[in-house]
Amino acid sequence: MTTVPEPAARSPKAEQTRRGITNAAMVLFRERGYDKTTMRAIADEAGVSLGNAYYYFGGKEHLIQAFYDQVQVEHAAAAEGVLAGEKSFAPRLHGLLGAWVDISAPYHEFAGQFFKNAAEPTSPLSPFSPDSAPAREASIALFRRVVEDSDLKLAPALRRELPELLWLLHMGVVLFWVYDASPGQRRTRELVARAVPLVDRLARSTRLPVVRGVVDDMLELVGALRT
Amino acid sequence: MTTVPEPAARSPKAEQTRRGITNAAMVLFRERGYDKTTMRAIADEAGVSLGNAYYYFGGKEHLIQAFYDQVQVEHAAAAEGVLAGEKSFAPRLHGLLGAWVDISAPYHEFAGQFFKNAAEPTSPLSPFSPDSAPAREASIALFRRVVEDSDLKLAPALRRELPELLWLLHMGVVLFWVYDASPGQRRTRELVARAVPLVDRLARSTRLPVVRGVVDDMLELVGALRT
DNA sequence: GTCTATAGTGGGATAGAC
DNA sequence: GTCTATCCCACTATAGAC
Repeated sequence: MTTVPEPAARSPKAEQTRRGITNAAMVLFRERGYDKTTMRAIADEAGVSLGNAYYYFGGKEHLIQAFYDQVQVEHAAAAEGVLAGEKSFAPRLHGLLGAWVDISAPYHEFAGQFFKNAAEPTSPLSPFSPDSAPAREASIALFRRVVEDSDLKLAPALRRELPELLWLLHMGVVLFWVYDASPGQRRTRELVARAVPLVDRLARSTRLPVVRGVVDDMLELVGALRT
Repeated sequence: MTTVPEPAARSPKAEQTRRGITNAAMVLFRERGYDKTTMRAIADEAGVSLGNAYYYFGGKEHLIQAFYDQVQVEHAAAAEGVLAGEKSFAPRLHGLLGAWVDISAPYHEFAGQFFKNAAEPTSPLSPFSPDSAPAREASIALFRRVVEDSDLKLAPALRRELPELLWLLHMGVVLFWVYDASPGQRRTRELVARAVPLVDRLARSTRLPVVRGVVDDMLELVGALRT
């Protein structure tokens, strides 16, 4: 759910115009939803011509980037607070996943409207797309910090893969969140609250011989699929 | 990826018109892909007016139903062959999941184009939507047969939930498949080939105390989320 | 390089006559 | 149930002002 920022604008004036357009888009998206916000209305709200809006943004969906960027920046900031004091793995993971749900809550209603754009495999907005690589790496880095500075003792092979696996878990939570119609996304919070101890338990039991076989299989699986 | 058929038409004439439109849509979707097929072209190909096409189908995405129905019927038929002779759990599961990949292979390229419509939470095409309930149940029933007539010995609680969990696994495979750009969906087949023994191993190890704790947590999780 | 104004195309969706 | 006519809007094109 995160992507690359647009290339830096040349002049400060251009930067201001660009900001005006993204701001207008964010306001209108929240006011009327994605589908009912027209490019004309965005241009009007920003006080620029329609053509100018298209000069800065290739299309309507490019404006979704602004939302992604905002969420990602807030998530990274929130991560600081969470990861600074806590050393136990479970609370660290719960803090990071929960922070995302908190941050994204205001956008839940209209996020579903443009989720389909990100879902299209060929879309640059897909979290798996090359365009999203930098933001994806940044997000994975947060999960790497969750693992590395925690009290978890793991086999090196698993320790290497775990951050990416946790990011995949995060994507799963996002998917669930999009479909979650419960008030305040209660069910997503419950999912997080229950999934974290489960992951913690699984991760800690990897030293047992029985479990280790399963874990090795899983690592082989993800390794094979990455090729 | 499956949904409910449209309500039965009244007259035979209407039924014929409807068929003509769905046929035209299927032909053009495969020829040019979903996005490049216009409703006008579909109406032309079917020999009806644009307005008439909309009289029968609420929108372009409603025509995707025809594709879903086709795949589901083929999958159910293929399941017969797979489940008839085999009694071991792993080959049964592998057979069912593999059959879906085989059947869907011809549609892979253009399936990605309209996947986004199914991904939208409010869409009736979503596999989790109420509209999809009958087809979803039919699909889960296939996985129930995979479990019930197999050699698996399981705790009753798990045995009750496993079919739905396997259907979720199936949805995961579908999701992976949509994003899989490898030739012949090689990676999806590899995912299936490696995930099945893993699931088999996990299911069979549920008698061990360590694993049982994890399984109980998982069952509690899905139970809590269903509410 | 930044921006406006205007005109136009294409295609999804609808209204209303028959 | 079927058509024709129309609307709406994303998006493009262009010509030119600063």
